[in-house]
Formats: sequence, structure tokens, C-alpha cells
Amino acid sequence: MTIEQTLLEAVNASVEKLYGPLDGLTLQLQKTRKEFTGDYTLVVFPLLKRSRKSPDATANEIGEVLVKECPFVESTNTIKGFLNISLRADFWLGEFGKIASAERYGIAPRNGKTLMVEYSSPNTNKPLHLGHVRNNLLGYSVSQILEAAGYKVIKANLVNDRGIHICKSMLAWQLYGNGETPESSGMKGDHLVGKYYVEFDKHYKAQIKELVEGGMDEEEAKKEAPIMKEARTMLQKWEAHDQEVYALWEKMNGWVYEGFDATYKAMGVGFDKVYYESQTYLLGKDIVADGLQKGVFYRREDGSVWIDLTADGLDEKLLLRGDGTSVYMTQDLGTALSRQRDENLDGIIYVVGNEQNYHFQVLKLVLKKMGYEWSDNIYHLSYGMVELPEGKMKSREGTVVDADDLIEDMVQTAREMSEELGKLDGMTPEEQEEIARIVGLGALKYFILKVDPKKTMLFNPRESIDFNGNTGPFIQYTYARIRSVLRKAAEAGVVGAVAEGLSLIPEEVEIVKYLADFPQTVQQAAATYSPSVIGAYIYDLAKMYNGYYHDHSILREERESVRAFRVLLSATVADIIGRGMALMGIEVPERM
RNA sequence: GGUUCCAUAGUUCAACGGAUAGAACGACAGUUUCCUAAACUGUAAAUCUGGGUUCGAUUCCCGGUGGGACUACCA
Repeated sequence: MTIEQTLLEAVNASVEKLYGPLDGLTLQLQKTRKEFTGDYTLVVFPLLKRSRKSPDATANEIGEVLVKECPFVESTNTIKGFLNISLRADFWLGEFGKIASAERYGIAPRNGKTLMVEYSSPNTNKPLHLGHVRNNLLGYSVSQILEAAGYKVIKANLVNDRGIHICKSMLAWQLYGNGETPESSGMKGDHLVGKYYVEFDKHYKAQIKELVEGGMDEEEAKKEAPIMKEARTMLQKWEAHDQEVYALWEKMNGWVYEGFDATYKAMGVGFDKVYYESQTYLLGKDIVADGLQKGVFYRREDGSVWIDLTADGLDEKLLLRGDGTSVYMTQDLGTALSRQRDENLDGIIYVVGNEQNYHFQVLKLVLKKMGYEWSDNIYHLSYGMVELPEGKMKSREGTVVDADDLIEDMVQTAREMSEELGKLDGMTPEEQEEIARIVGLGALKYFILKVDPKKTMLFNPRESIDFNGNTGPFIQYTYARIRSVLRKAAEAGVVGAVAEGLSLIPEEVEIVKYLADFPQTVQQAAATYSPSVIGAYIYDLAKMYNGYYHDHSILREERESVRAFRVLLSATVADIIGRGMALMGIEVPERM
């Protein structure tokens, strides 16, 4: 139980003693603002109806009882209906001792529930770009956070490995590729396949232009372009398991997977389960039959199946084509159902961009109407677009930021800046490279994760590589500096320890108080699926520590007990920073 | 048209319905005999608009204005 919870119970007891049972009234504590004296604050306005006294009188009354009844409350003061509660200094020292010695502080024990987090879910026709980066970082970080909050988490990736877009790449490669392979070209597999996707588009456009110039209607030209017709034929062959097409498909997808794996590895993300759409795309048809039988769906004259959602403010939605083949929604219904059956999940979190808000709204609604209670446990973690200072990313205009290029740029910049500052002197090239990698990626990840997921964000490459302010490198730097202090302490034979009766200076109490918040912060981040909550927490902690570090001696402190305490405090701060960063999927360096 | 998200300093981001709306970058002014100056300290600077609910609204509800996304027998 956290300190805040402990105190809240004491407050509840005091209030009940004064005014009788709470009867469902829930009181809430907040941290006391810096301008006032105290550690936690109770807002008494909600209690006025019970007390029938003025805000200040009510607060004073509660304060008196609290001081008398609760041993760790030192004193209270009242300002305009806010009851500020100060806890005893030795209490904070004791709490710090517990925090410092806790094995996995802030990491909740398993709660017995299992969640699936589906993220990444790329198409196999082109490399990953900046938008995917936000997706992957979010998905991985949220998985880590949920695990820290006590859930068992299955990280899942549903690879979209089939469809017309893959056929486009395949066809263009056949026509114009001259047998090029990743080995022969030196290109990463996903980039090579992406190159032919672009190639297809180029020829496709040229053909449309030609047809339109020949007098054809543009819509018709799009359908009639020979290269497109050929791609469709290829898709049909794939569905019929044509040997040649299938072999080509497997070969080119293999290239892409190798490329993706390298990018995933560079980003530091991974999966427990990988699903392939080629194996799941036929799922869902039984749901359609089921829904028809239940009368939730209806069949039109042409044989297509629909659901009418107009009563819920939405439209009618197609679930099965007239020719009996399934659409995206059909598949998603099917995969959701089969996962629920196979894994006995307590929830599924889909990390998917906000352009699919409508899709998930419909998905949940359909399952609900089918009578599946667990549709309430589906959560669409919707995130906003990533925009660039120059405007939106448009593949047509070549303003897409490639994930691999981006990562390489970030690492390169970190390397240059480190060299300029002479930070890497005396290290081996391998060490230098490792630090550049950790810092460059840390900058990228923190910059993206510190923003509330649902908001459209502006990614400014230059600014993200600014190593000042609310950035990953700033936090990493704080960590590295503490580690350096600890190494020096070890050399000097100073062992971090808490001595009885030590009196803490206000800055130290501030830090301890802040550390006490960590478990709650993790829970809050898990409840809201927001890595940004963790980011804000560790940034504040790092900033707070930097001020403390600047103003107070740690190793040069004369009194041995104080020195030992400060070393332990530093070690604990570093520990929590490292743990928080890990929840965001960010590494911390021992030195930088 | 329908669904939905967003709107806070010059800029990028914060703020379980609580006190004087926090940071950072940029601007301006300072701090290095010192355990890492990729640091620290200070100054100026903001809730799109009109109602409502509330002891109290950046936050919740309704109406504007502005911007984004979706609204395919594509996935």
C-alpha cells in the first residue's frame, strides 16, 4: 500500500469519527503544492454538507482529530478549505528505507489477468515509416507498463502479408526486376520490395495517362490499365494457390521479414505472437452465418450480408460480399473471436492509428449486438498522425520519413554531438558506438512517447535531437551522472545506507515524497495506456535530482551517515529513472 | 450530411473537477577552484468563443468558430 493510500485511510477514519459513515462519499488526497506547507492535501468542500460548518472550521476539526489519532502525522494547517497535512520527517526516512530496499519497487505482483496488445501490424509491400515508429514504440511501451501493473501481456503482431498491394510489388519485380535480390543489390529486403511497389505505381500511372489521352474515362482507365489487370490476375492465382505465384510470394515476403526484423531489433521492440493474415483471412465467415441466424445481420438480394447500425448513429455496414468473400471487418471479427477463445483473454488492446476509429467503433458494436460480453474489453488505443514541420507525410511527394533512415540519422547526430563535446574521449570505438546508439534512440523514443497518444503530434527532427530540456538524453544524462557518482563512492568505500534519526533537508524529503509516487504513476499509466505519464514522472524526478545535485555535496559531505544516505538516495533515484525508462522501452547508459 | 478527435505562452508539450494553469525550446539576465556545464538560477510570455452544471471548470454538458481523421463489395 502506498503512503497516500495509508494516509487516506487515516483521513477516512477521522472523518467518520466526526461525521459518521461516509456512505459512498469518496475523499481524495492530492500532493500539496510547493507554495504551501505540507505533504498531502485534503479538499474539504465535499464534506461541508456533513459538517454543517465553514470550510476552514471543518478542515481544522479534521486536522485536530488526525493529529491525535494518526502517529505519523506531524501537523496540519488550513488555508481556504484546503487541509494541508505534514507527515513526520522520520516517517519519510523510514519510507525511503523501504523503497530503497524493495526488490522490484513499483512493479505490481501478477493480478492473474491476461491482456493481448496487438501492435505494429505492417503491410509487407513497403518498409516501415515514421507513423509505424509511433505505433511500435507505443505498443511496446504500453505492454511493458501493463506488465508492470500486474497483467500478463501477450504482445501480438498481425502481419498483413496478402492482398493486391503485395501482388503489385511482386508483379513489378517480375516485369522490371531482372532477378534483383537483397544480396545482389545490397538493399535491405523491405526496401527492395518497396522499390518495386513504387515501380508499379509509376507504370500504372503512365498507363492510365495513356488511356485517358486515348479518350477513355479516368475511372475506367484505372480499372482497365493492363498492369492493374495483371495484378488482379495474380491475386486470383495466389488465392488458388498457384505454385509459381505462391513461391514468389514466399520469397519476397521472406525478404521483407528479414528487413522488418532488423528494424524491430533496432527499435528494441518484439512480439510473443506473430499472426499472418494469409492464415486468418478466411476467419469470420461462421460469425456471419451465426449473425444471420440470430437475425442481427441481413442478406440483400445480391447475396451480400449487412448489419444496420443506423439506430446507433452509424451507417449500414457490409460484412460479406455478394460473391461470398470476406472483407476486412469479417476478418477482424473472426480473429477477435478466435483469440478470445484460444487465449481466454481479459482484454485486447489494438494499437492502431485514429484513421480507423470508425472501424473499431463498428467492430465493438457488432460483437456487442452478437451478444459477446467481452466486446467491452476491446480497447482501441488510437493514436494521432505524426506530422512534419513541412506538413503532412505524403508518399507521393516523397516526404515520408523512412524508419531506418530516421534511426540512422538520430544515432549519427548523437555521435556527432558527443564527439563535439568530447564526451567520448578515452572510450573504445565499440563503447562510443553503443552510447551513440542508446542516446540517439532514446531521443527519438522519448520525443514520441512524451506526447499524449491520441494527439496529432509534430515531429521536428532537429528539435528532438536537442539534448536540452524535456528530452530523453537529458534523463539519460542524469542517470549516467549518478552512476558515475556511485562508481566514485564505491572506490572511496562509501556504502549507501540509512542511519536512524537522520534529519533530511527539504530537498531530500521532496525527492523521497516523489519516489513514493512511483507505484501509483505506473498504475495510472496502465489505466490510461499512456507512456507519457511515465515520461512526465521521470523527467520531473531527473530535474529535481539535478537541482539537488547542483546545490548539495554528495561525496564531499563530511558526516559519514549523511554521505551514506545521499549515496543511497542517488542510487535509488537512478534505479527508478532506469525502471521508468525501461517502461518506455528506452535504454540508459552507464556513462555518457 | 453522419461519426469521431483536437484547440493552452512566439513554438513544442503538461495539468484524477481544486489553491496563484506547470515545463521545455526560443528571447533576455546570471552561475564553472567542485562528485560529468549534454548542467544550474532568474525575468517576460498562454486556457479559441458564448452559454450551462458546480462551493470551485483548461477539465464535464450544450451551441458556435477553426483544424484533422473516417464515412469503399481496399486492407
